[in-house]
Amino acid sequence: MRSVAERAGVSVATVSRAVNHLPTVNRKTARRIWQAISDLNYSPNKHARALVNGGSGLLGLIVPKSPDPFILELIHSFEEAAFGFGYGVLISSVGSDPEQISHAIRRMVDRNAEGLAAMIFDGPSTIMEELDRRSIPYVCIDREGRHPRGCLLQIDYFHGIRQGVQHLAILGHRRIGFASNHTQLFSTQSAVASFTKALSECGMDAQPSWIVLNQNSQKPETQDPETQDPNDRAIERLLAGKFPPTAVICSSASSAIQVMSAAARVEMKVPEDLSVIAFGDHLPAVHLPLTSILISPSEVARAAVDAIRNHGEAGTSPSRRVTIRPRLVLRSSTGFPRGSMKDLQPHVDQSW
Amino acid sequence: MRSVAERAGVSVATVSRAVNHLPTVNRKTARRIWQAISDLNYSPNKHARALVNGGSGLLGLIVPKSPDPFILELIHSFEEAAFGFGYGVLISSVGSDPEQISHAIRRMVDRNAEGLAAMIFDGPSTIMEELDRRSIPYVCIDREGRHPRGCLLQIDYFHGIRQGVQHLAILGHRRIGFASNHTQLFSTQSAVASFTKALSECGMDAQPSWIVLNQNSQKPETQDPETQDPNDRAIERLLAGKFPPTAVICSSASSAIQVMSAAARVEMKVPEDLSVIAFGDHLPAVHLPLTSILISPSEVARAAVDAIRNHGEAGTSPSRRVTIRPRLVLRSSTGFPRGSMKDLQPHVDQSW
DNA sequence: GTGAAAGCGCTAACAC
DNA sequence: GTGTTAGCGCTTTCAC
Repeated sequence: MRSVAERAGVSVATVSRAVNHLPTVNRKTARRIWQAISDLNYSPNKHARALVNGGSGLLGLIVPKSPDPFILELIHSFEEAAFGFGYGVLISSVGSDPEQISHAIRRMVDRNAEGLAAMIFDGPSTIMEELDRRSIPYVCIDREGRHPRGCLLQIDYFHGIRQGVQHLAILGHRRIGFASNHTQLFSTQSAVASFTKALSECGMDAQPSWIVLNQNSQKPETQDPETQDPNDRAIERLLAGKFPPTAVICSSASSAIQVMSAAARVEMKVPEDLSVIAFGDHLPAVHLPLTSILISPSEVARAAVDAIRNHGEAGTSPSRRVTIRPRLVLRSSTGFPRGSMKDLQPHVDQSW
Repeated sequence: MRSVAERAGVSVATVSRAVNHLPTVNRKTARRIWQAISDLNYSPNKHARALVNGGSGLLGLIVPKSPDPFILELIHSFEEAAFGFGYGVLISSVGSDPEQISHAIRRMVDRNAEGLAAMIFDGPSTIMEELDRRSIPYVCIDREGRHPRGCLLQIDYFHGIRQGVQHLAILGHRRIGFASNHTQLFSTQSAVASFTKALSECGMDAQPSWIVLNQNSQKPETQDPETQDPNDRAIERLLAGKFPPTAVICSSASSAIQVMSAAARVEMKVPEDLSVIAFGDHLPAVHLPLTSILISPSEVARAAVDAIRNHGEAGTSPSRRVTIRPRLVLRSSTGFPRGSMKDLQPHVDQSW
């Protein structure tokens, strides 16, 4: 910086003003300074800057250690949004061990992150307390409770599930089931509650035997695909039973895959014999192609960055909760139930 | 820090020494200081530290903006390895636009990253020059050339492809094809060359008509699954021809999916009528389940972090190239060709 | 073994 | 409109 000052024949203070675009700099001087800057390929030292005016220009992003492409897109969108406001992104991916999460938070706080986004769906509730203790704006996803310094991003599961149920109802389905193999991407109880509520809205009752929940929830990465999962058997029994559902809503893409392979084993075709909707959109869903209820990663990412930015801003009193609405994307795993309007085909969304 | 010093009844200099574990600190004094530190929940300001001794404790990680779960695992492993050495990770995900990449690099250099890992497979070659210009240790993946400051991580495609070819040869396949739909995950020419070489090692000749390369390479995220891809038609024609291959090696999981759906359309069963091997391991591969040639993301990540760390170390003259060997993981998309040893089944690797 | 003081690169308050 | 100066939190000589 000093060399820039010398080269432009001014003092470092003026250089600082020019760099920060303060209006109190003479046009000609400014031009000389910028010339010197580019000549010397100078760029200001962020650390010195951070030291003097507090902020580091860094945002922390904590994501679950999970093979879900949703996370990948979230990372990308977050970084993009953060960069748009001049922030850098410090990343950390964690398992569900509370201590690990706590460490990750501490590392980011230690690096003077100006905000933290904890995009972990299934982590322990202690995160929030941890975050509240530190004085740093933060945003959490898919959590309950009231929190002084944080903003909550809530997924409107009901909205999403309802879209799925209504789509099926309109197609003519009256026997709709629900399957979940793990609680990874959202709390299963919330989804089930939404499911029964949406069902009753459409004048249907949830049949308990059509709701297949896996108790021994396993993470996909530790799940051996060759092993016969007990959940698989349960689904197979349900479909092979004498009064099977004609459609199933699944809590995740991997759950949907389970259902579809169970269907294949009992000689049911999708969507002719069984319509399947997945909540969430892992890569396989695009290829299968699976009708899904999606949470937009970029929407989540932008909301997160916005929430962090709004936190500190004087004058604004931002709502401490932001609701994200999943949307239904029609692909070709849903159709009319057997026997009704065979020749009609539902509209398939080509825009995705 | 000053308050810690006061509380411990020493000067800031001594606190600094204690924090940095310098041996010239009295045991008792040190204990008092650490006590004060934990009482006050003090942690040193990284920026001040970075300001005075140059290093920032930050590593930059640049990844392609791509929905590939490989990248996700790479990010996780990189962060883990970096954290193991006390580094924080600055992330940026970029498209293939050279300018965007150049910006990302600049941002990280501006933040005083102590090293940079550019984990982009298909980016422009200008990255290397860009990186060479800045004086910062870096590591690039899957690239050619000699570079003063950088380390190259090379994927041994030949090793991987050879394993696939040999596996097929041992099963009894003599008519082996190759398909690629895009060059995203590795340079197609290198793969094709490896393919023909491995084939001739096994005493087979590469039949040009069995090598299907898509010229109009499209990124998966922009590819509409409903559209009939010209590549799809080419594969279909190949399989429906009078002299089809009995096995196909695909340059990516998505290419393998193309091949498998083409096979389904011409009523060929996998693996009975057609064995399929994918290079790379997108999520679908685990579910299908697809025999694949894998690059271990954690191996790549660790190699990258090691390369960066070794760069500066005095006394060591680290090799400027590290070779990563893909390994073959057997799942159930490969089998004996029709008519030979029908009743035998290949061993399927359950350990994955 | 410990303290005082200089200085890392920058910004902001204050003079001119 | 621009220069001077103090100080952000830390490390590191150099005395003691």
